[in-house]
Amino acid sequence: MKADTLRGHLDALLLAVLDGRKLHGYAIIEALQLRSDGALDLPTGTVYPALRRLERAGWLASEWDVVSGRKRRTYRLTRSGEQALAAERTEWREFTAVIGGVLGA
Amino acid sequence: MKADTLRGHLDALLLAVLDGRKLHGYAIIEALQLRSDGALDLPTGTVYPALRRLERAGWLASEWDVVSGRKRRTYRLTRSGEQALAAERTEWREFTAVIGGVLGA
DNA sequence: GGCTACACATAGTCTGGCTACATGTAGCAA
DNA sequence: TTGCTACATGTAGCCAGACTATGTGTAGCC
Repeated sequence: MKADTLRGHLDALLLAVLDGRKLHGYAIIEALQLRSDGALDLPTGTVYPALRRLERAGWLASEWDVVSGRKRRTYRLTRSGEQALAAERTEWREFTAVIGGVLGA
Repeated sequence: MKADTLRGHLDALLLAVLDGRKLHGYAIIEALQLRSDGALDLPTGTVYPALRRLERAGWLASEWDVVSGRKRRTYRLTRSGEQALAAERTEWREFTAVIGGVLGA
């Protein structure tokens, strides 16, 4: 996939992958790979700052836990994060309708 | 529509709107507004440089003409522009499948 | 002892659409 | 004749945001 196409959709992806479950950063990257059949291979330098940003925005909450000696910061959606996800999904539908409408014509 | 979502899709829009017809810059902006029901209102500072860039890439060709005293630079797709458009459409389908797959799950 | 996978983090870069501005014609209204 | 709006093209500079490169450290295998 071409670079930059992701612009503006990263938040939606991160929120979506945390919908209904708690994951830590590394697992989020793996989950996105899995769900996209390998198409999405986000670098850590993209994901970790984004997660911090979403937490600052109040859409995610995190807590540290230790699994077999390794520290993990586990993220989950907050209530307003769920609302944000719903909004992102709506925006995604609108976006694809608009662009797809122009491209498909 | 949120800013930056357009990133990486502008070329596809411009190529698509010129598919099968010749238009000048201003008319391209209007055509995109029309086709998107007003959702796409691209500033001239976005469109004109992009058109020049696509022409440098060999995907568009332009010529000046004068209509009622006003100069217009009219663009049309080149052969390789048509191929580029086809490639952009394929990429768009892949892109929406990937992101939509993650969001929809 | 070295390698790979796991796990987090940040500083700095770079792309590319956007803002703001500049220039000019045509036509209408006050 | 002055001003306004629509038409029409263009550039310089900004800035958001994803990416590159780099750093740190643990666990476990060979």
